[in-house]
Order: sequence, then C-alpha cells, then structure tokens
Amino acid sequence: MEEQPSSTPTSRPSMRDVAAEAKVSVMTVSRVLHNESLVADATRDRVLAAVEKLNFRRNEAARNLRLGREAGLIGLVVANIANPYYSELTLGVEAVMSAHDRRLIIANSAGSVEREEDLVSDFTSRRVEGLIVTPSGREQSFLHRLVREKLPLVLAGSPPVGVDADCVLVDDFVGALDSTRRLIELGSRRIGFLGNPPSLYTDAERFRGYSAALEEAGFEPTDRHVRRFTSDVEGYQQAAADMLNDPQPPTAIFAANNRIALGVLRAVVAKGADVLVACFDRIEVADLIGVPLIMVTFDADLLGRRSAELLMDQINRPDDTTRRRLVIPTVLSERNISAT
Amino acid sequence: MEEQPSSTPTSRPSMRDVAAEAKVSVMTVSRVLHNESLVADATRDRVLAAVEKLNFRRNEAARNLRLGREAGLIGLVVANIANPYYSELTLGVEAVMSAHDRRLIIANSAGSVEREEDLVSDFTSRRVEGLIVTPSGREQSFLHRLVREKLPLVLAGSPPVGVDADCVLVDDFVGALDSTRRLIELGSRRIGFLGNPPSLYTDAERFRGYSAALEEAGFEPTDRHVRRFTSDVEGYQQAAADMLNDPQPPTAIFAANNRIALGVLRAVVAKGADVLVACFDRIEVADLIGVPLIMVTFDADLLGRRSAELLMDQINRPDDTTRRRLVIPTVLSERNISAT
DNA sequence: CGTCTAACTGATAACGTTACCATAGCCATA
DNA sequence: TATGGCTATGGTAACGTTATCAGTTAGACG
Repeated sequence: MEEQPSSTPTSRPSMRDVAAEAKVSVMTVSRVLHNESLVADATRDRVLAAVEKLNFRRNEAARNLRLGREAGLIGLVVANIANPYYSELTLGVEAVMSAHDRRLIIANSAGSVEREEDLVSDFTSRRVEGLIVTPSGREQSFLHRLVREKLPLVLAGSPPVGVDADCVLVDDFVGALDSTRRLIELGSRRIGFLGNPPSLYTDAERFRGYSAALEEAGFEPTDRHVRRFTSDVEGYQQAAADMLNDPQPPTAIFAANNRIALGVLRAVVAKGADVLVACFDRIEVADLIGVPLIMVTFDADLLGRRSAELLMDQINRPDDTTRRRLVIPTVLSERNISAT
Repeated sequence: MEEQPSSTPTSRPSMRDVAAEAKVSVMTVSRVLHNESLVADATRDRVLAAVEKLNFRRNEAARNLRLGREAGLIGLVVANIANPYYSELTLGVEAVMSAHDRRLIIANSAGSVEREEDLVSDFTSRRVEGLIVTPSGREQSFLHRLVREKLPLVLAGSPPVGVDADCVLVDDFVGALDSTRRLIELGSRRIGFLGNPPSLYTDAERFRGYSAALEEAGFEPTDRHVRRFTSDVEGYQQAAADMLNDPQPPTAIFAANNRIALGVLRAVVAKGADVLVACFDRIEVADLIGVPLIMVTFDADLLGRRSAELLMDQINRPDDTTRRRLVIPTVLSERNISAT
C-alpha cells in the first residue's frame, strides 16, 4: 500500500513533507539537496530516505523565484516545425541550449504574424531567458519593446526590420548568384526564375543574386520567364510547364526553394524537356531523377547553432549592446551534369 | 531618457513597482489585471498607465506557484527532431496543446536511453503537467515512478514495456502485410527484406507483417534475402546491390523505412534492375524516379494529435486509470506501376 | 443625525524554496 | 574554568503573486 503525502493527496510533496518525514527542518533538507557538507551523515541518510520514500522532486519554479533568476527556458518561435528547414534549425538550437543546460519552449506561428506576436507575449510572461524567432512578416517592430527591456533576442533567417536585434542569415544572394553563374557557364542563355513574392527577404535576395548573374553576363533583363507568386507544388508545376511551352522556352530554370523545384522537376520530366534546373534547398533523391540539377544548400542545423550561440552570448554579456549579424554560407552541388 | 524601475535595474518590474508607480496597493494592481469590477475607473486607469509605462508583465511562475497549479507546460521528448517523422509528430502535438493553451518544452534524446531518462527527470522538476515520449529503448521501466505519481504520460510510436501507460501506435503490421500482399499480387515470388534489427518494436512488427504475407501465400520462408541491421543509406544500398547480384535475385524488395528505401532505390537504379520496391514512409519525388514503388505511409501529424489528446484526457480526468492504446492506420500508394 | 449597506481599497498570509543569521552543543586551549 | 572556534541545525524573511478578510469611505434611509 502506498502512503499518500501528508498535504494534498494529488499535489506533489514539498520540502516540508520531506522535513516532517525525516524529523528535521526544511533548511536541513535544502542543505542535503545541495550536497552541502555541513550535515551529519545520519541526518543526511534520514533525509535521503524520506526523499526516496515520498518521491520528492524539488520545485524548480519556486527555486528560481526565490533565487531571482530566470527558469532556464529559451523560447523558440518557428513558422512550421514540420518543414525540414525549421526542424533542422530546431535541432541545432536544441543542441547548443542543452549544452548550456537550458530547455526549449517551442511554438508554431504557422506563418501568421499575429500569432507570432501572441506567442512572443506568452513567452515573455513565462520569463524566458531569451528568444529566437524565425520571422514570418516583413517587419518586426512588435519586438522592439523586448529589446528595450533588454530581453536577449535573435532573429534566424531574416534580418531585423523595425527592431535592433542580432540575426543569423543564409547567404541567399551569393547562393543564387553562384548557381546562376554556373547555369550560364554551362551554356544557358535564357534562364527562367520561379519564386515567391519579393516581399519576403529571402526570396528578394535570391532574385537579386539571379539578376546580378544575368547582368554581369551582359544578358538583357527579361521578365518573360520570371514568375514570382505564392502557390503550391501543382501551381509551380503549371507555371514551369507554361514556360516550357513558350515559343522561346528557357534552357534553364532557377527554382527559389525545394517546393518550387519539385514543381519544376515534375514539369520537366513530364515534357521530357532538355532543361537545366537550379534550386535552393536539398532534393533528397536528386541523383535518381534524370534531370541535370544544381542545388544550393546550406546547413540549417548550423544556422540554429549560431543563433543559439549568439543568444547565449547576449545572456552572458547583458551590457554589450553591439549588434551582430552572421551569415551562413551556401554550398553548390551538381547532379546528372556531364563534366565540362 | 528611459526611467529604470525602482528595484534592480536588470530585472523586470513586479507588481510592487506598478503599485508604487500608481500609488495603490499590489492587491489593486492584481484586481485590475484580473478585470475585476470592484475597482474605481480612475484607479484602474492609473494602474493601467503604470503597467504600460513600466512595461509590466505578470510573472506566470509566481502566479502558478501561488495558485498551486502547474505551469501549463507539456514535456515532449523525441529521438531526433530533424527527422520528418518526429517533426510532423511535434507539429500535431503543438497544435492540440496550443488549442488547450499549453506550451511545449521539447528536447532531443538523440536515441540515447540514458539521455531520455535525464530529460524526463528534468521535465519532472520543472513540473510539467504531462509528458509525451517517443521511446528509444526496448523498455521504459524508468517511467514507472512517474506513472505511480500519477503524472500523465503517453508513449508515441512504441507500446509501453515495463510501464503501464497510454500509447499511440502506427499499424506497422498491417502496413507491411498489405504492401507485401500487393507485391505478391503483382507477381513477385522472391521478395527481399531490408530492415533494422528486430529489437525495435516498429521493425519487428514490419517484419512480422512481411512474413505473414509470405506465409499466407504459401511461400517457403527463406532467409536468403532478408537482412536486418543498423546502417546508413550507403550500407543499405550495398546490401540491396548484393541481393540484386545474387544468382537468384529477388523480384521485389521490401524496405522497412525511407532511409533504407533510398539505398534500395539507388541500387536498383544503378543496376537498372527490373525490381518492384515497397517501403515504409513517404518518398517525396517517388513519381520522378522510374522505379515501380509501393509506399506505406501514415499521418505522423495525426499520431501527434492523438497522443496530445490522450494526454489532455488524462490531465482532465486524473482519476480514470483505464489505459488506452490507439492505432493510426497506414495508407498504401503506388507509383510507376502499370494498371493491373 | 445616526446607522446601515455598498463600493472600494488595503493588510496579511501563503505557495516552495533558499540566503542569512542565530544558537546549541562540543572540544581544545590558555 | 572561562574563552574561542568549530560543527550541526533551526528560525526568519523574501522572491511575485493571489485568496481572504478587514477596514474606510460615501451615500441612503429611517
């Protein structure tokens, strides 16, 4: 038969219960739990026995309240945890934070700026020690009050707009520039672009890189094969098919992310077209698809790690108000492209 | 010039600071924050102005301590958050918990049972209201003390061993059974199996389903084309290549998960072999690879949702000790297979 | 004008923990 | 035998919040 603790049956035992059980004061219990030496062995044993018997666990919330420090929680707001980009980023953040003995509270904004705001507010109430946000909107002035209150804050994936915060970015511009250069080097002259609307920083940068490569090659800018809109895989597939059916079809297509690339690849395979494809993000089985492909990848785990490190830096040096901006490099890789 | 709150410059303002600013007692501040009607309009306005000025946010930890209730935190321990299976599961858990106004503390066990134990212990100290674990080991008797203390607990993906807990499972057996049946129906007689060691519940079940299909078709059991071991994509690719190079090669291969399937597909494409492939989990661009493929998929998001719902059920009905076991169905889909 | 009620506000204690100070023994030393 | 300095333990207050009870007004009514 289990014996219920003396206080409420449902709630967990407190130090008081342990103290009563061991016939000592709560202070002695506290001391034993802190491994202090100023406790007689016999007393220590009695306390430990009581702890074991009642299955006592220290209430960290009360402890942190008394110690006047934060609860060792870090808030992470991502747009969609099921997206590999965010989940790899989360893995990186978690690894660094675990090493610093911090836990992660995580929430999904689902791309809604309003929800992003609510979550940040909720996290603040919970007294998180710091906050990492992957912003969904074009600007984040709602975060300004946090910065004013010196709550450590790092933006991951987008630069701060309307708020002065640290951030870690992907080198979207250079990635797009290099891959488009490579398309040109491989002989393409008409290169299509399929992407999201330019209001998103990442997509604006990728388009900028694409454009810069065309410009430096001396190509006339043409809007003919540029489509920037929000859709699903089918929508992008249709757009790519339209491009390929043009009387002057592109000889290469740049896809701004992996969802778009999927649509492009489907259209290319369906038509059996002889087209080069370049894209951001990894296509897992790229080598098994016959289409020649240039991939611009980056280490999302590293992005998460760097963000977490910046945050720990802010936490450890609260008086240092210099803002940092890190950039994660991109890597070019090729599949099904015959050696030049 | 910002004015620092009266107490410590670094720490956030408390109700006391607000009360001093508004020249009222802390109780009045508390009442205003609770939207109680028994406050004069003028007083309420003064308090709200002070709250605004000092940027006050209620300390939820202290509040919950006083109210004697949990902090509205749910612990989630996953093996690898970057794996799509776990990240989709996480998305489902988060959605349900958000709807119940709970936040998620999440941590990565990296498949280590020892770390799993530490994390569970840490979460308990933080007074989580409940715990969802995706177990890495064969048994979870270390969770028994939690159940004894009536801490709500749900296992996701594996059945409880050594502990009496709710769980949500995938119908691994039926998924493997049906897909193997389909391979047989399509004319295969020699069907290889590539999987993880049988010590993992999931893999044991999948092998059981595969075996049952062979048995009911009256095939002689043969170990010749069965390989069950832990490796990476390259390792499984090699194993599949070995099978295909056998004097009596299989006419179909069952791959127990998507990493294994990747290796198998690479081997099949490399050899240009005419082989059917069946696998667990989704291969995103399956239709773009020429290989005929049968996929057994399931909704990991739903798995997460169901787990979260079971947990909320336990939280809301602490006296109901009946244990539940839910099973998520699998779905068969085919790619590149000519109509029968 | 006294008393009663209602509306408003404040004082106090408590949630579980720990820092700080106090105190009771005990032994060694002068 | 005082004195001092240990060791082992306990008492108290405080972290930020809220429930409960106790005032303190002001107007209403006889």
